[in-house]
Amino acid sequence: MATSKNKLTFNADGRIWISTAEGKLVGKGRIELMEKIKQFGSIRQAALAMQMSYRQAWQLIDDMNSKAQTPLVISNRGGKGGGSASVTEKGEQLIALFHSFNKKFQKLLAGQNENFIF
Amino acid sequence: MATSKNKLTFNADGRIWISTAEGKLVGKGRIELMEKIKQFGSIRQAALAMQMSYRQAWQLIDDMNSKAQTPLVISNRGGKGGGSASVTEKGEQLIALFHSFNKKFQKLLAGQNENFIF
DNA sequence: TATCGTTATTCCTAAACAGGTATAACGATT
DNA sequence: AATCGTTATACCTGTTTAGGAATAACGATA
Repeated sequence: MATSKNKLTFNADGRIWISTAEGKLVGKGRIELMEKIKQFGSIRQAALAMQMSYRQAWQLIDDMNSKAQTPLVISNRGGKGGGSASVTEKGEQLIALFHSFNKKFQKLLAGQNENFIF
Repeated sequence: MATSKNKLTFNADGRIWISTAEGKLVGKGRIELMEKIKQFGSIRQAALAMQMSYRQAWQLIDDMNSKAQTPLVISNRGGKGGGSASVTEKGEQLIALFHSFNKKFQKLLAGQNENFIF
């Protein structure tokens, strides 16, 4: 077909997130951060893995937790290992919800690009 | 049903745009700007209608035109009325494409929110 | 009670951004 | 050649943002 040879100069793009009444709650980055926290049990290690400063990671979590009515990540300081962090059940639900949402969105983007032939 | 009484505390949100290899080309704001230019035939009047400075409007258009391989908005200075601006055929196509894309996206958002009951 | 690695928080600075103001350039019309 | 409203562009400055550095707080463990 002729159109398939055309170069795709434009493409559909976008970003999605989940909000509360107080604004953005979680997007791609924060979801990934939560997943790393789940993996490592540590905010610092999660930040390190994402090449992000501990300070920034902590701010993101603090913001998330204050916007959600329920803590999404909980943490303790002191004790064995110096401290720890983990993702709550609500946090896990949010992760799953975001992935489901995002999957649909990615499909929309891919499908839309088929129309972008000029 | 019981779930319908639940308060929706989280909601799906996002932004979409059309990109070129050089990055974001047009989103909601630039599309609206093009539509105002089409309506008024003037960058200044379009900016005014959007409560945006002429300077910003001009910069957005300049950026758009330089990223797209074809001008999307053309303008002339001097002459009757002091000058004028109009949207090209390619610009019109882009407007239509964005609206089509956006319509699907809004449907996705609305549908997704039905899942947001905790 | 000393150690350890982490959590929690403050402070400071450099870079990026936003946006107003001013002014030159322009060409049809008179 | 004077006028007009617009396009085009440069400059300047206050604000916001980004992110490093430093340090206190903590509690299990040895």
